[in-house]
Amino acid sequence: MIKEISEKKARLKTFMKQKGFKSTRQRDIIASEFLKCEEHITAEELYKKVSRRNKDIGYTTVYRTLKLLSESGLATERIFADQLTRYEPVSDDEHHDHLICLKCGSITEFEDPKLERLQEKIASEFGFSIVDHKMDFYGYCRDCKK
Amino acid sequence: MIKEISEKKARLKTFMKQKGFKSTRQRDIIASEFLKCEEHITAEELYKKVSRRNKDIGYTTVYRTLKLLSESGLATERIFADQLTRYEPVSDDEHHDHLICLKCGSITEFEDPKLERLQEKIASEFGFSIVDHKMDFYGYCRDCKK
DNA sequence: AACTTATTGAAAATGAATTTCAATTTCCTT
DNA sequence: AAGGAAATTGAAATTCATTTTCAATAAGTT
Repeated sequence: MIKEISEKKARLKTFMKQKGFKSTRQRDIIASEFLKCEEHITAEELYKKVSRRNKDIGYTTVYRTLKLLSESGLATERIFADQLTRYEPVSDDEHHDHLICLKCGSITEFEDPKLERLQEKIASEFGFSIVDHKMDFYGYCRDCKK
Repeated sequence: MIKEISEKKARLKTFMKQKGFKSTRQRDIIASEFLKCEEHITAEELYKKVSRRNKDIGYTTVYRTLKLLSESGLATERIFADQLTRYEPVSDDEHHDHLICLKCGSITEFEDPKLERLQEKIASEFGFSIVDHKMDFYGYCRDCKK
């Protein structure tokens, strides 16, 4: 179970050592900031957060660190309907499914074991083996429905 | 039941008249070519098909006609993992679900009533009302699994 | 400390999507 | 059928996120 940020950062450090990447102040700051926020964040948004306190860190480094986090398995990239790439910290209980409100833009994650099972069943009917999946609902959330 | 291309084209004509759009030779050619191919096509791909026989039709017009078809409800835009916008003719039995092969790139559509029902059920648990949904499986198809 | 290699960040490049604009075409009115 | 307002066209330019380049800097090894 990887729950703690410090644990994730340790995992990142291990990954970097394995791959011969160097650990730097910038990467440390960016990774911390990213792992702190449990939302779907764009490179742009993370850059703004990071640069608030660290004006010397450039957008490119944030972008590259997000790629690094993805490669190390600590983040996943997702593209929603607005064409922007968002990054999300990976948790053990993986959420792949989203309710996206067309009015307020809120993204709610959910997971449903029944859905997962049904997905596997459908895929196997087509002789298809699933590596990953995306399931996004677009509509109106409880508050915006009114 | 809208099955025939001619029926769809009639629908487009009605839509255009309603909206005050003009029907042109270019739009007619592009729409015909689009409705013919029952696949997920990018603006670029459609442009190539169209310009093979009609060298005077530009990319921009193809792009704009696809937007028009989307607005009129005859096409839907979809973005898959490769970040490209693809267009798909809308049929009555709407397919929203895809099996995307990571090796050969083939896109297989499917529909499952059980899945649809489960989706509605899950959404309602969150007080969410669905307008549209995307369900994409990424993995390996029967042929590429080997 | 010296050295090899990776990293940084500004700027440039890329590439798809979108807009601009002058020339052309459509289609409504007479 | 001709005139004229308004939409359309297509090449080129623009936008905007993403990605690459490159010279300067920093990390980590010996």
